[in-house]
Amino acid sequence: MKINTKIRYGMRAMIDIANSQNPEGVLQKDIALHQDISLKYLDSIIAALKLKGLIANSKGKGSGYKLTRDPNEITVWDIYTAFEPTIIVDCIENKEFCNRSCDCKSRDYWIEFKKDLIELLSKKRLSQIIFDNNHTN
Amino acid sequence: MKINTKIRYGMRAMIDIANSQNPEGVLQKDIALHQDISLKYLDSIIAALKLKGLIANSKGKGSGYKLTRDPNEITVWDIYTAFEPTIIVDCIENKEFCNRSCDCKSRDYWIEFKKDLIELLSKKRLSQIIFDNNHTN
DNA sequence: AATTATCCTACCAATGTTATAGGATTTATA
DNA sequence: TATAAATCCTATAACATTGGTAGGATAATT
Repeated sequence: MKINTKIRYGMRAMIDIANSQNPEGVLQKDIALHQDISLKYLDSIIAALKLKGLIANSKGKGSGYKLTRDPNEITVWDIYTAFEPTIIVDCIENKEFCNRSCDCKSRDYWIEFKKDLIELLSKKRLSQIIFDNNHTN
Repeated sequence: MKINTKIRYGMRAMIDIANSQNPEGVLQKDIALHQDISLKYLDSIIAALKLKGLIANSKGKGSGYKLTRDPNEITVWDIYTAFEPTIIVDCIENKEFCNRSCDCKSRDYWIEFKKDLIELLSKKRLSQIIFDNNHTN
């Protein structure tokens, strides 16, 4: 299991946008600058977050990104699924994948595990991540 | 995030061994047969479980595999780490990976997430997986 | 019209996944 | 003591995923 670069960068982009004081939003190139991510690579990150409907902007010159909802209404699972639609356990995903799936204790476990993991990711909100201060106390 | 084939096969091999009534243990080739996994590929699965100390056998002809501990003392995390030593979030693994790590809310979150996930995998025991009967009630 | 900034498509090197193949080694037993 | 059973060990390889780069098209502001 690995949390990949897109998801981690996506999280940082979301935090960056959420933290912005500017009512006009944040420019992609400024996120790239703040977060030290290549503008071109950030292209695909932003596109995914936008497609998922977590952020929005207007087009053309001067278009800053803003969150579409309150940070309290955005979970880590929301951000995660902007990049990966699900948590992958091949034998769960397609029933035909394995012909013993109708009676497989292992598969039963993975189904339960996946549910628990999604719950774990869903309970944490962007607002909590932003306001947690672990370093000053 | 993905649960890969080795981990899934490893789990099934462990269940197979745990379920065996034979006091001599289970032959690798029989696990391959029961679980429909190629004998050769199973080689590497068994090797990893053995290296981790979860199963043991004697050498040569007639050497069946047995668990080294009670199924109640074996967690999913034990099995998981036979194949992957950790859950990977690159920016956590090496501190030098990212020079903003000393003040990164995102990184703070992933550290917490990883801890929670290991806890989730650690609380489930092989005995529970074997004895859960989800299909008959 | 020029500029800013995103949007879109294609490409690519490195790595990880999922195996297969061939033979060496070890030990029980006939 | 052969011989067969069974694992142990090393190499190879096709394929998919990851983590980007590159170039230009498009849209809106000034």
